[in-house]
Amino acid sequence: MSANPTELTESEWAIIKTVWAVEPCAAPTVQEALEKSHGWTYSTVRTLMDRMVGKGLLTAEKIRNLTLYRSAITRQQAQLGELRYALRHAFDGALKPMVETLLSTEKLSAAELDELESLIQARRKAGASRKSK
Amino acid sequence: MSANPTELTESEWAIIKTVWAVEPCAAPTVQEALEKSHGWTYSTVRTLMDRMVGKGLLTAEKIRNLTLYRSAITRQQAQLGELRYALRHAFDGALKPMVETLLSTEKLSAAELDELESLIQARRKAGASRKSK
DNA sequence: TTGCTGTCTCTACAGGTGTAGAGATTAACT
DNA sequence: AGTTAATCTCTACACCTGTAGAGACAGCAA
Repeated sequence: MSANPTELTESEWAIIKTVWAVEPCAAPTVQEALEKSHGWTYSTVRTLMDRMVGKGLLTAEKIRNLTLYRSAITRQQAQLGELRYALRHAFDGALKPMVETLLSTEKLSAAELDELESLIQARRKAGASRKSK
Repeated sequence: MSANPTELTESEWAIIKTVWAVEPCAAPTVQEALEKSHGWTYSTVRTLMDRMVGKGLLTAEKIRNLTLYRSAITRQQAQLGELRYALRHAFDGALKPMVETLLSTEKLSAAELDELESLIQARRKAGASRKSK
């Protein structure tokens, strides 16, 4: 039940990001953190969080009067889920067009391009050892 | 009213891909095309398509007894919408980590890495004339 | 005219998502 | 104990999404 790449809704992203930042944490903490940016009431946040527990995105541990929440998936897993969704549906799984689109629409500095290039370089080396999974 | 990047649901992707392939087209055509892979009835496809018209993803033109559908957004727009969603939410807008994740999780041949690299090269040239820094 | 056949319209429903109020419970303060 | 503050539980509701049946209508064949 580990690697189960999911896509998150916008609201879920907001919440799990907060949780990652301060976990373990209580619902009021999260609510306070998101009040400014989202204007959510306690009830809203709480409902969202409990539903996320049901989905296996968060875990909840009840300690007396307090419910402590923790993330149940890593940021990497969540990121991957989102990427895979885009890759599968929008690009039919073809990575090149995806990167192509990325490069052609986002404005990138020369430095960033350098970074990306060295990422590829590194990858090339890593891949040379083959059969890694 | 042009660039309005949206994210599509899985069903919407299936449908608009079919439409792109054969537009202009009628609902039964789309239904037949997707029957095998999705097992959708005419009603289902039709409802989905009409809702997509409401969302501005498709256009419908009624000719006598037939409704002709056309895509209202290009594949590029749709792809971009999906990418932007992932980029914004999963990567906080940071492109590098996104590409990093992509490179580290997808298995890529040397040839593909070459291709990606030349994409970057091309990009570098194209961007050189701009406010690149 | 009477049916088929293809296409359409209408209506419905269950499950998911965003949003939240009202009231109960627990803890803490005086 | 009485009051206040913090936290929780329950319930609700509207809109979106996937899914589809039932019946209406148009066009052509016998």
